[in-house]
Amino acid sequence: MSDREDSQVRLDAGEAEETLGYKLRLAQILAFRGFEQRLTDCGRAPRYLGLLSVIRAHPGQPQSRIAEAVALSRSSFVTILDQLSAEGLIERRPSDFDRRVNGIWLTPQGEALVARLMEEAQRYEAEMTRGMSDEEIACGLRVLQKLIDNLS
Amino acid sequence: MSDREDSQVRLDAGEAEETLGYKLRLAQILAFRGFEQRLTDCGRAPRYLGLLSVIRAHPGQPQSRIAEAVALSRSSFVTILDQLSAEGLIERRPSDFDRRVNGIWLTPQGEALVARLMEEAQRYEAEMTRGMSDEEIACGLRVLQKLIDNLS
DNA sequence: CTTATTTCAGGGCCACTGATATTA
DNA sequence: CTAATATCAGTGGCCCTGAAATAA
Repeated sequence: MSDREDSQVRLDAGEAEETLGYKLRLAQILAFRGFEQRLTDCGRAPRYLGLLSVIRAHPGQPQSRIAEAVALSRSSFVTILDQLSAEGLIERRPSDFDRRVNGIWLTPQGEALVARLMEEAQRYEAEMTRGMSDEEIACGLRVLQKLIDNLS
Repeated sequence: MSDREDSQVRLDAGEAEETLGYKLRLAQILAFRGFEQRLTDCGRAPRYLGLLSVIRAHPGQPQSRIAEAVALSRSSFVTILDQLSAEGLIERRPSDFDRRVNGIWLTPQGEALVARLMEEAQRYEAEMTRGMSDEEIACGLRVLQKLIDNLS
């Protein structure tokens, strides 16, 4: 029975099953979806938590640099900042040194929400990595970082 | 100078930098984008290579099972199959056993294109993993698989 | 004048929800 | 009658390209 095609487990991807590309995509879709689904009452912050975390770590940086950090085009980024701004999480402040640029800052509300969501994220991370050793997790992080470096 | 904020490197994500969730997303976006950009003349196949690889490994399975394997809803899947079918890569054949279900098969053209793209994917994979040991890559695959299992 | 930053207009793609037809 | 499979209609989100405005 164990080789019946109609068993319960997810169908594998054959040859692609051994590639990082395939697993990367599937893992990311599942991870992102699961995280958002448990936080339906927080507006757009869960979706853009990574971005908000960049802003938090580098307050006052120009839009373009932050967009680049999360691999978004500058123009796409405008709309996203409009939304986050409308929700009171971030604000644009014109730079004193170069009047073309807007520095991006978290508002106090943004700071508070990001802090709370980062705690959620740590809990979620613990669920995702259930059954993995610390070495394994560290290795996973290292591999992903090297992928990012090689692809940048 | 090395601690200036306006250096050339990608801004880090602060606290989120240590999470699999953040790196997973960034790596996946970069990987997917890069792969598609080098294959602009192959229609939708590069985007759906993972899916096509599932079909290839499990010819004749019903739509719903394949959709599930790549974490898509059944109804979203209809449109995608319409497109792949219009490009002559797959075909639906009614099942002999259950007239509700369509079995999905690669056409000969689909088979040929998927074979070619899988070679491309292996080359791309080699570029992405440049500078990593075999152990590291294997560990990355294992971590991603465990993430997928935990999130399913 | 050329370059850099942000913004805007328009469009394309993608995947979803919910309802429907068909069959088991 | 109830459940499962595929489909369809309608919707909304996301991100891009290319052009414009402002400033260095």
